[in-house]
Amino acid sequence: MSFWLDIVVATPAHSSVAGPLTYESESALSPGQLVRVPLGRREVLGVVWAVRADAGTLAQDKAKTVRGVLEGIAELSASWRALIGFAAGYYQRSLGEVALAALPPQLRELDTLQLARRLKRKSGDDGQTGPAPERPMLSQEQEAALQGFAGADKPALLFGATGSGKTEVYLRAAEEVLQADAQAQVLVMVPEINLTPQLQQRLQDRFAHLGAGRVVALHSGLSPAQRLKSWLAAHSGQARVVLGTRMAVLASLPGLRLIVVDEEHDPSYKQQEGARYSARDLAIYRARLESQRLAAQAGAPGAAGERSCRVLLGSATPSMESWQACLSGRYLRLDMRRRIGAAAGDSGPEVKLVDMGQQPRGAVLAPPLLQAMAERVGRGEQSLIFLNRRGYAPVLACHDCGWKSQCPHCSAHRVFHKLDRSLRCHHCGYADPVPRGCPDCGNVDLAPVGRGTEKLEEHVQLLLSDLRRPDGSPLKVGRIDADSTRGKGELQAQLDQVHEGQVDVLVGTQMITKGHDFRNITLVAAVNPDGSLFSSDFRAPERLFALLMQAAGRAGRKAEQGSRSQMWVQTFHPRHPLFAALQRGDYPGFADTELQERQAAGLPPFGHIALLRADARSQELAQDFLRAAAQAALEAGLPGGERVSLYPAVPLTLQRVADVERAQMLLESTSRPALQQFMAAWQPVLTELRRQSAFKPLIRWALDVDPLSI
DNA sequence: AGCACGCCGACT
DNA sequence: GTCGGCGTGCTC
Repeated sequence: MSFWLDIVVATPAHSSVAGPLTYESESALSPGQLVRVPLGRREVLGVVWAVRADAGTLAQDKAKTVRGVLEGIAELSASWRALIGFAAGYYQRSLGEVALAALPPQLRELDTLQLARRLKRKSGDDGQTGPAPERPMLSQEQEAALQGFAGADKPALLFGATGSGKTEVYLRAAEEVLQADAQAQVLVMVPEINLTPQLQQRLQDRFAHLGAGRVVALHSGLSPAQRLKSWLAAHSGQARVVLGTRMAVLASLPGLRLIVVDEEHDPSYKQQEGARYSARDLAIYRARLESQRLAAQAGAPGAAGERSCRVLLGSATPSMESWQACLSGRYLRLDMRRRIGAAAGDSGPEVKLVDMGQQPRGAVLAPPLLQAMAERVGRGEQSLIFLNRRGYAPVLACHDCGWKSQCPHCSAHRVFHKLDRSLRCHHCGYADPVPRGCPDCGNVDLAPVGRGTEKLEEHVQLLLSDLRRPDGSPLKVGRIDADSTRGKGELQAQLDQVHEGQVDVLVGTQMITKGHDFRNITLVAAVNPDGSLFSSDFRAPERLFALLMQAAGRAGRKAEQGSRSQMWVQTFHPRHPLFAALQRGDYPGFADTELQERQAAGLPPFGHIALLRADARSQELAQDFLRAAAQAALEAGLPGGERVSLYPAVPLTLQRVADVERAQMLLESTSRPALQQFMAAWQPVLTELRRQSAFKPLIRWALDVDPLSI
């Protein structure tokens, strides 16, 4: 007796073998089991997707036999498979790609024997529980938010200012869920790994009483062995709390009852290659799936309606998508506007706009700002200067002949790094020493144009060099960016220096605006944020607002300092509505204006968009492919096509990276289902088109559903 | 995506 | 004569 199975394996994104493959098995297996199967000349990991009656259209003798089962790992649940199926369909990727990407990489390498050995080495769960942890008192706002969340039956958005205590609300919500049900699991997502150490510690402390190994981390920074261990703990239900980055949304969590998405507006939740999913959006979908399953389990509808999976999004500057969902009533909004311990009416740092048109020409830092910084130094307080551009100068130029430090492989300039006297491309990494003279005309006077954090650091050092700290020692300027923190642990070491008060003025990129809680900083300045004011990227204003808000949040988190902290913004457009809203601390006002513009332009969250992207050695070929794709869609009369607009093929803003020419075509529709239907039908047409000899040299193509920028 | 096979140039 | 360059094609 043999059985036929549909098994999902890591098939490539665009090929004729995108779906599950049919295998034969000696024993009865069930959906969700992990197996090892032959594929070509290799043996690969697969997930049993369905049991079938026969080999179907496949000639029986072509089916190969399942080589082994990964014993000791429970089946992946139906709702996990449903989630993977949805993600693959929605983001237009193969099932295999999404399913296998959701499993720890080591699972692919280990054979059944090695895995059995690994599983035997069970982690040290002694089953011991401890006393309940100590918890801080809740503010009135926190209390109200928790009550609101408990009473709602839809996703909630915690709209909370920096320092208002969002984390404590997450912790309490998690506590409640974990207490109510001994099998319950909570997933807490954060945008980046460098934010996790503090939060992980807090989670561990709070849930230490549940026993060892109950809180695990899941992100790409873990070693393969650690990642496997965390994943298995989550899958077995042993881990009750999983703290992770976007990849964690696809982890197997059989007891999932709560998903927290911290800083839900953060762009890192959108995967930028491979399966380009949004972890925030999948979290919403996943919670709905789990709730449906729980409701079905409970039997009669309404009988045990208490059992569901909830989502709690949190942000001080929510995404337009989530904000609009609150306005339309799809999500519940929970407001926490006040910093913990702050007096009524204290809305955080005072925002000061500096009109750079009124300052001395060419001034990097406006005199009043310098004056304010000097005062802080005198009082022993710290300042933070934010500039989103690392290196010394973004361009090196020859004023005689017009030569510029163009990257030979990208349509971008190479950045001048003075510390190691190099020219470096921030896109492809191409670097070499600064030439002695102009490569074109020999002029030895090459001039840096514009400024980055290195130059700003030098500049601040020079301008404030006469200043002394209260104890008479000289002033110290620090710099934190991707260059100064290359080595492991360097970021933490530098942050520690700031915390210990060894640095008076800290210069840095957006790295320093995220999460770190600097107690003694009472002044934050954004030196040159104008760039994104008139950007062609429709999400640029939203991002700038979030970035400046976040930066402002670094100032005076200590409540008693909040009232005398300042956020300085240097701009040539002081009357821009974005800055006015920032000054009022008025996110809702900003969002209203922004949403009106989006609606008028048919952009998300009102219209739905996707991109067809193509990479080739020549821009012409990339665009030709896109145009042929549009033409083929038109000729085939694809379903949904009448409700989808296709825009002309255009080069990306950054047209060439590492000698690869990039082009894209925008798809837009007022109907999400129509857009979905259209793309699904287009997929095989595109695969076919790619096989034509004219498009053989194409490097790759991909669909990006719900892209962050266009 | 891997991983073959396959058909042309410089080495022991 | 072979080692190896990466073009082409297949994977139940």
